[in-house]
Amino acid sequence: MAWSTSQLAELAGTTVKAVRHYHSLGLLDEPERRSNGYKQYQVAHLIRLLQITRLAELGVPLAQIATMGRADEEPEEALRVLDAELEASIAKLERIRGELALILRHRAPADLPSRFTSIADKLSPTDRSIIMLMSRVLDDDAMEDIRRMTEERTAIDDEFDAVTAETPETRRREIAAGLAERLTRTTAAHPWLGDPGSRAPRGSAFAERAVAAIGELYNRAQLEVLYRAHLISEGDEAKLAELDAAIAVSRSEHGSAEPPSG
Amino acid sequence: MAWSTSQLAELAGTTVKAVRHYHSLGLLDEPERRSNGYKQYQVAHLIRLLQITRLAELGVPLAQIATMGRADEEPEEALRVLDAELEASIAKLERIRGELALILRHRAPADLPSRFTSIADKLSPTDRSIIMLMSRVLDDDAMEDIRRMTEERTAIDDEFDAVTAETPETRRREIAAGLAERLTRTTAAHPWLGDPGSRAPRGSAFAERAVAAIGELYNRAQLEVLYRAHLISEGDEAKLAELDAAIAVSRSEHGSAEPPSG
DNA sequence: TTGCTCCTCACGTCACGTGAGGTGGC
DNA sequence: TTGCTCCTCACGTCACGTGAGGTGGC
Repeated sequence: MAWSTSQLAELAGTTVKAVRHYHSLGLLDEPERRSNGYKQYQVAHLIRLLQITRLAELGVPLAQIATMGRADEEPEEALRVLDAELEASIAKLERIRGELALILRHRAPADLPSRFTSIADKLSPTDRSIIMLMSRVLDDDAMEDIRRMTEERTAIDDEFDAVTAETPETRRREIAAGLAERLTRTTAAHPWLGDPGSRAPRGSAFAERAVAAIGELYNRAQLEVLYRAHLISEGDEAKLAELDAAIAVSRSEHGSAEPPSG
Repeated sequence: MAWSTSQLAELAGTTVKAVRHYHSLGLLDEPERRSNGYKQYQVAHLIRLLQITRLAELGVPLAQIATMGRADEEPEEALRVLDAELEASIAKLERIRGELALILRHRAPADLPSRFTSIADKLSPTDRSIIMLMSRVLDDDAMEDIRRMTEERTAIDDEFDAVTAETPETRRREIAAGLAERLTRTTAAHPWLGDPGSRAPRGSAFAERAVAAIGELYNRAQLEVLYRAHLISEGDEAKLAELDAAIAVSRSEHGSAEPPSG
């Protein structure tokens, strides 16, 4: 009328290793042994083991099963806490499933913030990087503005993406003009674009450094185009003249344009 | 235009230790260092870190994030597998919540199989132990039969629970008669009670040993009463006479009854 | 000088699982 | 003798967290 460790484990629907683990934690008493050292479990051990596995299945931590002691009365409060944790876990998993469903439906990259999943096919890799970065420093409303702006992506964006060191100066100026025109419109519609720090819950210093860091995602020619677009939009004729002069000098020296400083 | 480890971690919504962990796994390249050994992270590191944390949040194991490589295209299949796992996890957690709700509603002990939660207040500690044990060796239908039998608990059960070595012989016989009467009825209604091995999905040997082990949960006086009830129910006059003789001998020797052998 | 930040080990957490290496039972 | 079971360490898993002990920056 005694069971071996493996028989006990099978009866309780668990494993030999789990039983030994409960012994090592002091959750389950070790039984008498036969002369050869084999353990001999009695009914009381099985009942206790079933208590342990049941509570463990419900999600009670083993340490808590130990402190709950061997009293038959379970602290109701502990179960309520457990239930609240389960509720939170389920909510979290369901939120994740919702995001996965969106990603799968749009065949979108998984790393994009979910707000942008549905327009993932309109985004260049650089766009995606910028969005990932900005979503960490700007607030929700700002990101919603950015999403709407991104949706209006037009041919000029593709042209800008294609700009390299080989793009001729006249082409660069055309693209800069196109971008400047849109920049003027969007800045009017969303004034915070001129002061991104104002939309940064984590602090404006963080946001401004992050915005500045976007520069690293573009090549020198693209930065020149962006800078020119910025100056055109601001109507800064003096800086535009400086830029032209710098380009002229640089071209005569290396045959390529220097990036704007600052 | 570079971030420290803690700045990078804050930007990505994670911890310094997690960032270092990703370095140690080779998930995230280590950046250049300043002359004092401090790490200097660039935008590319932040973007990569954001990819890692996003995928990790979705539940992708870090090892898989590594093999998915740094390609922008996520293997759709992996995400479908993930979704199926999440679905299974949610189903499991909801099942557990259902059981917790029952336990809390009936203020029942958590270790009882959920089928018995609603009648927990009718069960003695020994009943609970027997139910926990039997639910591991008998099939679903058998346990449902047991539940119905348990619901019909009457005064005779309380009387039986109270039997000890001090219970006089005449009282024991009364209780045995009462139990025998019911035993006859329930065995007629549920013939498998005469052959529990037939309802044991895990094998009849397991079930029969478990049923036999129930004996350990009763005291000697109770075992005598149960044995007598069994003999009465079976109409085994010869064994009843043997039992009476054994009790007479035992009483003249120690003043208490021996338990039945076998 | 003080408090704060950064660095690198080394070990801990949680609930076991996976061998390694050896012995007993039939 | 062979295959199966049982035993006890010791270490591994997973995704980091927690110190310990030391240095740099202002």
